[in-house]
Amino acid sequence: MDHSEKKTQSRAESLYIAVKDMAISFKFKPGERINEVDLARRMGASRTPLREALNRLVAEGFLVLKQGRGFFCRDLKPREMFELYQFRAVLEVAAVRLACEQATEQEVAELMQFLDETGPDEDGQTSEELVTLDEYFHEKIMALSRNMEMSKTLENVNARIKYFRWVDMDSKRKTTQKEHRAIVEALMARDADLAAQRMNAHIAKRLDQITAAVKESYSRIYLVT
Amino acid sequence: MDHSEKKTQSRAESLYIAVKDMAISFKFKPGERINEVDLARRMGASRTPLREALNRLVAEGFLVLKQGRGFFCRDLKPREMFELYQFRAVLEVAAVRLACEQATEQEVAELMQFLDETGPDEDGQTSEELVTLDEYFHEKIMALSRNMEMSKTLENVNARIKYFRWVDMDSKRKTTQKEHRAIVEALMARDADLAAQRMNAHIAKRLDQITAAVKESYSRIYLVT
DNA sequence: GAACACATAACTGTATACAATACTAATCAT
DNA sequence: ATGATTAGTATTGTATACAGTTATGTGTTC
Repeated sequence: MDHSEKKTQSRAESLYIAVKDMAISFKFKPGERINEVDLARRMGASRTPLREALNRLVAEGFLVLKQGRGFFCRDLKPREMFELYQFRAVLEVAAVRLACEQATEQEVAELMQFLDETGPDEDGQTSEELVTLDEYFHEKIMALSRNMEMSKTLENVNARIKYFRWVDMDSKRKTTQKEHRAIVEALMARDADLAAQRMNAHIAKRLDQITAAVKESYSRIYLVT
Repeated sequence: MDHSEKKTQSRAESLYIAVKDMAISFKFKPGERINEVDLARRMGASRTPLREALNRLVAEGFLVLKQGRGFFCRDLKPREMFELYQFRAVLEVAAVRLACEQATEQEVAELMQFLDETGPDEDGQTSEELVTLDEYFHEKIMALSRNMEMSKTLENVNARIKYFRWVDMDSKRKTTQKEHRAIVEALMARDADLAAQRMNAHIAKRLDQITAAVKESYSRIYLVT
């Protein structure tokens, strides 16, 4: 019973995935120019499919294309990160409101169960793993809103602030979990206003720490391991 | 004193603009396959820059890329249009809330003046022109929110539902204008809740007419002029 | 007449070659 | 030294060629 359609993805597609990953984790430094021949050789492909992948990443905001000068990594500016964070809050607040109308009892129960299983007890996890867990929760909420378009956009926004979210994730585990719980409880009660308010507080809490977090991100990026 | 930097845009860039325009106005039929050699010849370019433009349009949701089968026009399904419309409402409601905090007195005054100048008197305009005017108003509001990321996304969402918005724009001019006015008045009073509520009502009004409007869009698309 | 198989044509995906532009560095003038 | 100028190099942007896949049409069988 194997429905895994292997699809034999094209070179351009796998390049897209790989390079996107590099962009997310700032393997390219902010503002850095990307040498096509170099990167193509390292990825074991030709420039044509690579450039197609790079173009997609430009459209998604991971890279910038400057006329005649090639592709560059996006900047890491506090202002942009602030806007993305604000955007994220807007999307998630809207999502949890819609989820209050759309989600089935079972789905909400499953979400609560997920929180139980990943409780605050086991905190031997890396910052990366915590972000992944956190992202999973938020994307699950978004899925309950039944709006694919908003889902896709949130996924993109999250990817663009992912690196940056690593920073302040340590040590916040227990609070996060508690807040997630409170959100799902409001969701269970179908109290859209309460859920929205809690979600907003949960995300907006960090808005004013952004400048500091961006600075810390820089050190992570330029620190040679 | 001519600061117009002509930038001599690349072939890929101009192709992107031209093909995007075609996609917005459904010059490609929903689900239709796009023949690269054909289109490249018609646009007077080679396939390489064309494919780069097409890849960007895939990332932006105007086209779909199917493995080994090429590029296709996006579908025009009621469900997707509904989601985009819902998304638009979310973005604009958030924008008007932020605008209440961020906009200067002068900016709000200018917006009101814009409404005065394009008043309900001159209704000898085409449906297209009305949509453009309507879009301008809404994008102006978004600009006042001071969030470029949300702005860009709204622009994308608007472009994808633009064709579809033509449909019910006729004859609604006076109501639209009145509602826009009411929104700006709430904005002037810095009443975020009222502004948000009015904006939401203004957009959500049409959510239930979408299936009908999509049907009408089909007839527009397939009607040979 | 319908369904299948096969051959042919058309088209996509990728590599490579070339032209135009931007960058680098060395030279010269101040 | 410092700044401008220019020759040379590296790199991007585009065209073209080719390989592999998908679509098409014909013929054959039932």
